[in-house]
Order: sequence, then structure tokens, then C-alpha cells
Amino acid sequence: MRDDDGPQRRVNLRSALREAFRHALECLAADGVVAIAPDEIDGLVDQVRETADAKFGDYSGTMAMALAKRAGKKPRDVATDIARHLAAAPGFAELFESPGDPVGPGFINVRVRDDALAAAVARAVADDRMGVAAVESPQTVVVDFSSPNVAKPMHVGHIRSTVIGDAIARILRFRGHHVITDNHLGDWGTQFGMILWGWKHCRDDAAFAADPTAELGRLYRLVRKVADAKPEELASDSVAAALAAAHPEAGREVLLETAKLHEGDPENRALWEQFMPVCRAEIDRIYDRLHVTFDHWLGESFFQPMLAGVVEDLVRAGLARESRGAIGVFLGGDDEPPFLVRKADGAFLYATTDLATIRWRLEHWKPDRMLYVVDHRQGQHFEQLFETARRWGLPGLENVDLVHVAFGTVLGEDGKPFKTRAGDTVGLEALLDEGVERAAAVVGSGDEARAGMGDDERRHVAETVGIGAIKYADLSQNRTTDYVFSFDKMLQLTGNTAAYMQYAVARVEGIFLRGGIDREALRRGCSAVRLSDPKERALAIELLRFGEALEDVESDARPNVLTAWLYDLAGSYSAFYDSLSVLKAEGPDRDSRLALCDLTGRILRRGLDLLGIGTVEKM
RNA sequence: GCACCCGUAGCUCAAUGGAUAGAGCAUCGGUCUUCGGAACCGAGGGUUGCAGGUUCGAGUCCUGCCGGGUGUACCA
Repeated sequence: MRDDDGPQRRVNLRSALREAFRHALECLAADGVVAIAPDEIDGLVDQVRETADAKFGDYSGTMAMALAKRAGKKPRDVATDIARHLAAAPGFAELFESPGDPVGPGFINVRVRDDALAAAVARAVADDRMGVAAVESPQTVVVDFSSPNVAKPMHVGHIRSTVIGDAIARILRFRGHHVITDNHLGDWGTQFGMILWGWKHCRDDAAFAADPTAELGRLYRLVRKVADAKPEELASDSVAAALAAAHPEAGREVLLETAKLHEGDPENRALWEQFMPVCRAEIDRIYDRLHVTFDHWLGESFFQPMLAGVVEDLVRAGLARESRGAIGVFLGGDDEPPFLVRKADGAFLYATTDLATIRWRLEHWKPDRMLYVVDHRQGQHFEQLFETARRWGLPGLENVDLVHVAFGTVLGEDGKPFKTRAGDTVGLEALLDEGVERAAAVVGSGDEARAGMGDDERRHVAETVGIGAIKYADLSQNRTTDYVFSFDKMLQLTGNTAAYMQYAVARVEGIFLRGGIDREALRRGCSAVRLSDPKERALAIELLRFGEALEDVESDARPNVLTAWLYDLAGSYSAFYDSLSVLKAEGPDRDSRLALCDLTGRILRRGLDLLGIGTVEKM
């Protein structure tokens, strides 16, 4: 259905200004003032940004300084030329004040007209998208994230991929893209060989009957130690040591079990069929708790029937060849490690599966972009994967963006990879439990605002705050760096934390509850807002930048851009709310300010929702 | 050895090649007879690891060092 006035209703101020600058630059080029190639314009126009300081206005353009040299003119003169054309650009005068003289070396500063700002905010208040325009050219984007090995318990290492991937998928979807999320489960690899070997050599039937998940987890951990046979590990585990002594070939036998599974051995296949639902139930419980869902669960096993064909194809194309019994793609010289697609024992590798996956997705989903949200330690794998896929020449792939969205390691407060005191990796579920438990202690320490809370509500709040804290701490960090995990820091009630943001939402909601305000009626009746105070204006323009923040998240796949913006918004709101009365105000001021509160609350709530973080009405 | 990532306030971290490098915590001070004080405002605190280079402009790009992390043939 056509949205009659959509484009007019939802204005992205920065985009509008960039278009005006585009017009100005084209005029400049047409006038022969400076030569600008058509493909340069995008880059120059991107130099329109939010100002560093409100005293310079709302937006600034800096391209005059870059263009001055080749124009053979002073930067300020070029800036003056641009500003002149800017003022005459279609649609400019309706939204922006006439630009003044260039400042400093040649900054063109632009201020949004107060009446345009007030009108845009009023429209956003009445809009279920809160004024955020959808992208003009929606893409099909595959987001590949989480992808745990189902045979092992999920641990702290899975949190970042899951949380970051989910947030990116939600944000792209809200932006208007066609997003396909796929949990590429590790359900076919060596870890199953370990469980199979363990099942055959040291299972505990009673334990499996009582708690199948726990027993499979035990087998995995035990057999991994036996197969690795590291003396320092065996020294602290007498059970594993005894098994290792009795089965010196365990490592090789595990690989054999894996190979048998891959070859279709009936016994191993039947066991795999038996184990899979158990493994799925385990991870589903965690996804439920994190409120993370996927459109597809196409694990490694799904692609297994295609793997032999992939290898044949690569060999026939002359890309892959035999080496030391294995088959690999040699991308660089012979001294560079090849991209192995088949092991000497005949088994396939995750490289093979990933190639098959790319081909399958290309055929069935026809994506414009594929994002792999995976640990930075796999950077080389993805470099080789993308390069091999390109050389493979799959039809349509040349127009697909393949992106490894890498992230750093989770560290403990000692700066080393996050482990328990005993040195084991931390289970994800135990981590969530501890977060919720600590959140409960914080929530339970309060006073009259929570007096009426029952046990159920209190538990719900603790769950929301605890899980939110863990997610937000992760998302608010630049994803490329390693990140130090600290419950104390993430549960602080001040600063850029989930609890602070959730509290900000609760405060806004509190106004409407306390004032008995009908928010729906407020939105319908909001024809204009008044921005007489600088703090009202500052809040208003911040609110209109929601779409810009989301746009910036997408361009670099960086959710921390959104958390930072939300935190700034909460700050603008606090300053506004602290110095101006709302419920106690009268007449149009009251309605206008209530409208600002309503929009702030909804944007904060939606922003957190796009990060996969819940909110509560009271806390 | 080679490749990639990272070195920013005491601590944890931000900062698309743009204006005076910003937050939070911690420290110190201030506001307000609380529309939810879990608030607001302010101060001190920096040679952005070091040295060069490119640029009108460098925390950001390039080169070389120093320090840390990760990866580097049949795990994923």
C-alpha cells in the first residue's frame, strides 16, 4: 500500500542537507569554479556532519577546504560559493536558516529552522516510526551469527556473536531491509566425533536418562581432554588420565568416528539423530532467555550432501588440488597456508561447508549483502573464504558484499580471557544467572517507588535488568576491541549502562502514569510543539537524529553508535526535565513538553528494543 | 618468521581525516523545601606508546621502531 505523505512526513535532516550540498557542488562544477568528478560527489557530501559544538549550529560542511587547492582559490571563498548555491537549493530554505559567512578556515555551518524543527517533531510524535524514514533501496541482507557447536555447552564466547548479530539484524530490519537471520549451527564437526567416541566408551546410561544434556556435556568435556592428551590437563583429571592411558589412540579414533558419521555409517547416524534434539533443547532454552530468534537454522549438517560436489567443482575449476593427502585451494604462493576443503582422511572441513553455504544462499536467497558476525580470530578464514568464493565465480556473487563483522575477545577483570577461578570457560547460562541475581540485589535495595512490587514483578524486573546489563555492556563497546567483562560496572546505575537507560525509560513512563495522561490522545492531538527554551530545542533536534544514528550503525555494523546516541539522548532529556516543569506547566507548554516526553520515552524504548534489550514500567 | 588487531585521563572506554580529544567510575566542589535525587551543574586530571611522513587540518592515513594480543595445513 502506498504511503501518501511518507517522504514528507519523515524527514532525515542530515540527508536533506546532504542533497542540498550535492546540488550546490554540482552548480559549482557547472560554473567551472572547480572540477568535480561525478563519483566524487558522494564522498564530499558525506562531509556534512553534526557539529562538534552546538554553538556552531546543527550541521556543518567541510568540503570547501578540501576543494580549495585544486580550485586555486582561498578555502573561505570556495565556502562562500558553496553557501550561496546552498541557500538556493530546492527545499533548503524550508528546513534550514540561510547559512552565514564561513567560519574558521572554511566551515559552512547550518542551523535548522525552529519552525521546521517544531513541525518535524510534531509529525514524529504522531508517527509509529517516530519520524524515522525507511531506506529508499531496501536490500536483502543475510546475517549469520551465534552459530554455536551444539555438542558443547554454550559459553561466554558465544555471547558477543549472539548479542551483536541480533542487534544488527533488528536494526537493519527496522531500517527497512529484508533481513534473513541464519544460525549456522556446528552440528556436524569433530565435536560430534568426540561425543560418539565417548558414548561408545564411557557413557553413563542412568545419567543420560535423567539429564541427557548434562551427560552429553560431560562426555564432550571428558573426551576432549582424552583426545588432546595434554599432560597438564590430564594431571588434574584422574578419570580422563585413566581413559587416556587405556586408549592412547583416542585422538585418531575420534576423527574416525567423525569420518564414519560423514560417510553415512548407520550406527553413528542414528546416534546423531538421537543427540540432536537434546542439543537443540539446551540451546533453545538460552535463546528464549535472551529473546533471540532466527529465521533459519541451516547448520553444517544441512549442507553435508553438497560438500563432495563443492570439492569436485573446485578441483575441476583448477582452484583446488591435492597436497599432503588433503585437498586445498592455494590462494597465495606455496608458502602460504592453503584453504583446505578436504582432509587426508576424507572428512570435510568448515571451509567446505562455508563455501557450500555461500552457493546455497546465493541460489535461494539472492542476497545483496552477507554479514558474518564471528570472532576476530577467524579473520584469516574469512579472507580465504571470500577470496576462494570470488575466484570460484559463482553466478551473482560479484554483486554481493561479503563482510566479516569481527569482534574482540571477552576478557576477565585480570585482562586475560574470561575464565572461572578453576580455569574453565564460563557457561553462558551460569553467566546469565549471576547477572540476574546481582540485578535482583540492586532492584531489591530500593525504596517507595518499588514498594508495591510483588515477587513476580520483582523477578521480571531483575531478569530484564540483568540480561539487559550483559547485552548492553557488550553492545556499547566498540566491537573490534577486546572487552573486559565486569558485573560491577555493567550494573552501575549511572553512566552508560542498561540500568541507567532502563531507568530513564521508567522515569518517562512514570510521568504519564502519575499525571493520568492518555498518551494516544496526546499523540493524535499534537499539531505543533513549542521550542521556546534552548533545552527544549536541544532535545528536539536530538530526537530527530534517531534515524541518523541507525544509518551510522548500519554503515559500519557498529551497535555502539546507537548506545552512545541513546545515552546522549537520555542526557538531553535529563537536562530538559530537570530545568523545565512538565506536569506543572500550563496550557500549550504542558502539552508540548508532554509530547517531547512521550517521544523521548518511545525512542528510548524502541532504541533499546533494537538492541534486544527489554524495558519495564517500574524499577 | 609472516599476517591481522590493539596501545587515548589513575581505572573502564568513546571519538566518519575536521573546530578546544570526550563520557562514566574514582577525587574535589556546587545546586535543589525531589513533576521518580538512581537527578542536575562544575573543577582538576592528556606530549593519544615513540620517531618521522602525507595533508589546509592526523588519535584516525603511510613508513620505521617499542609494547601487548590473535592467527599461521587437515578444530571451528
